[in-house]
Amino acid sequence: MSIKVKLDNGEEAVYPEGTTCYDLYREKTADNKELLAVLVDGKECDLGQPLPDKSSVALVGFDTPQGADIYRHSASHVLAHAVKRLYPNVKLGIGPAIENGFYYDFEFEEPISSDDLKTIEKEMKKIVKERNQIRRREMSRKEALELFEERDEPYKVEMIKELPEDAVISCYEQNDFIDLCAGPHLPHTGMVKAFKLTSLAGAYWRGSEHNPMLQRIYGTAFPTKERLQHYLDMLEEAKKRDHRKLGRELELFSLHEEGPGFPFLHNNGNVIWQKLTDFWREEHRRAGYEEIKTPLILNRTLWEQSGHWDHFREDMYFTSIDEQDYAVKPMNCPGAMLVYRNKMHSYRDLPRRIAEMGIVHRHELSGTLHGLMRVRSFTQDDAHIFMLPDQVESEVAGVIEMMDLFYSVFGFDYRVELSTRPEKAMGTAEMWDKATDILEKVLVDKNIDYRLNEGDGAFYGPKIDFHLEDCLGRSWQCGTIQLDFQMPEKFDLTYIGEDGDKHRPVVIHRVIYGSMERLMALLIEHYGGAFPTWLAPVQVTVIPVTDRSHEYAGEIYEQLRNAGLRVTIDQRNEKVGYKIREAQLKKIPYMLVVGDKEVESVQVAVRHRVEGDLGTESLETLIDRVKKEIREKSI
RNA sequence: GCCGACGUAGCUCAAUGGAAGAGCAGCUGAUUUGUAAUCAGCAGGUUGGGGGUUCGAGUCCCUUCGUCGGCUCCA
Repeated sequence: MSIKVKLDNGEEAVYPEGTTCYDLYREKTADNKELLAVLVDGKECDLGQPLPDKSSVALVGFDTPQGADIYRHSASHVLAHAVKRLYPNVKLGIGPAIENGFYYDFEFEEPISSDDLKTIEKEMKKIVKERNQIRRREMSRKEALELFEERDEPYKVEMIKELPEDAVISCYEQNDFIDLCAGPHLPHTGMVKAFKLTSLAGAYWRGSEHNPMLQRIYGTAFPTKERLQHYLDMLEEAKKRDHRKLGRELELFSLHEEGPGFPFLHNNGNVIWQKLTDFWREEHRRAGYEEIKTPLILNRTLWEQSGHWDHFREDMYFTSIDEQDYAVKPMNCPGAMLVYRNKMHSYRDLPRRIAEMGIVHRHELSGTLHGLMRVRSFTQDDAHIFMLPDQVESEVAGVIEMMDLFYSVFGFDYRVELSTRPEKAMGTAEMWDKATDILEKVLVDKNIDYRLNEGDGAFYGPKIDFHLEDCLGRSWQCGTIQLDFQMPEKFDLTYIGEDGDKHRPVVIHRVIYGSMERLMALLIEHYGGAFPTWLAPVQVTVIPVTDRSHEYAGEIYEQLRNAGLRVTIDQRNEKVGYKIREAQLKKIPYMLVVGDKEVESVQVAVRHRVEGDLGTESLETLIDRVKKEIREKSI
């Protein structure tokens, strides 16, 4: 008798009856060293079990979608195993695979420090050497509870109790270690070839600050030492793009103890800022926006009316003027509401798109501050669109298109999220559902992939968020479109409809850059400090070879300035190589070397920061080239 | 805010509890230089702040501020 199985490459294979998963696995690993696991009908098979007839079998390598996760998940078990051996009384939390690695949460009797990671790594290596078979065990809820109660694992017990009624409860066992886990896993611990524990951090149990804080050990694992090293090298390389480092080196901005979370923008950074806002104004004008500016400090009554007093107070700064309470604005919306309400509106006036580069202050928790990415004072490229209910879809769609236009110019990849009603929310469930449905419909109609973020909306409405990644792959929210049926009520906003009656407009709040500060940080990291010419603080630098050519170099410099370019001249008493090195480090796009030859031929020798020596050409040609690059915003 | 770590010259980093140093940057001078670092000299510090232990503290302890990595939160 024989059985038929279908392999994931479409092949059908015939095996003698009684062939086990492990037999199949061994046969396949003979010609595929990186093979990690065998899945039968989408589930990991118990290795000793015979293959069922007519099953479909998937061979999982490290580079398949599940592969890395299985591999790193097993690595996290090896970590937990090692920790349990070294600290028998440690309580286990959870230990999943994550992008590029894994972590495991523990409650230690005495907190460990990062020095202890080395000892733990050593113990992990032992466990790998032991090649412990990893076995799956399914059990009843009662058995599982008894097992983990006996082993004194309160967090595991809590998890089991909260598993759904019909859940299959499985554990994975390797030697003297056992963990509650859905799996799947590698066949044995010896397969975890190359790993490294990378950091130690605190993490609240189940992510809630009301729960105890556990210690989380982060690590990463790869199938070979080379790939691990390659990854670690990449991380090192990525750190060179860190905007905090480049911001200092390129004199873009600075941060000071005197104002934690309140960044200082220097001239170079400010040039970039100005160019970003110029571009922004031009596109908003084109898209039919008006632009306003509202005060930083406004009376308490306004914040009570807007709901911020009740919903956002802990994040706000306060002051008092003439014995009255005032607040520094944490958002621009109430100001925009007052502007709208300042006159009567006809339905013919709508949509009214009111933009504002608004500076807001928020008292963020000290531990969350992060360079320019997360600050306490930032400028939002805000806009509020006041519209008729039936204009919502097209306006949201218009904003999404604008979002894509801006991000494309910078060459950003982005991820979209839809966030729904939070716990602390204003308004009825019906209103929320209606608003959420509209946003969802636009995303679906535009065929945009998005992730649902339950309960993550603003207190006044659901939102679509746009996320960008920093140099280390951490994701930051930039653009957001927030639908709001609340503010119009709170501020009693109206328009006169076709029927001559007063009606309620709908409002969307939206930002595209998000905050200028965060955008700057992301751009710095995205370009590694080498800004495209249209944004570069200095676009061209003139490098005279000797002081014989200073006069000619000075003329070149003046002509470039007159052409509207941002240009410097390096007349220091240094060698050409030295000046070029410095210009390269400053990441100036164009270097013009002028010596006796150029004076003679009335030309410039052009060097590009990436392409190197481009040879000589006339200044006019060079200016045309640079201007074209600026006009086209070439990356 | 919470957990862990770290704060020494503008920057990157040294210094068993026993005389605060180096490289780069800066300044001065020499050198007139051709596509990523010319040479020499000079100057640069209440070792984040405050308190304590000690004959003696950059080093050990407490406290405070800031920064970093996370958690939570969020543009």
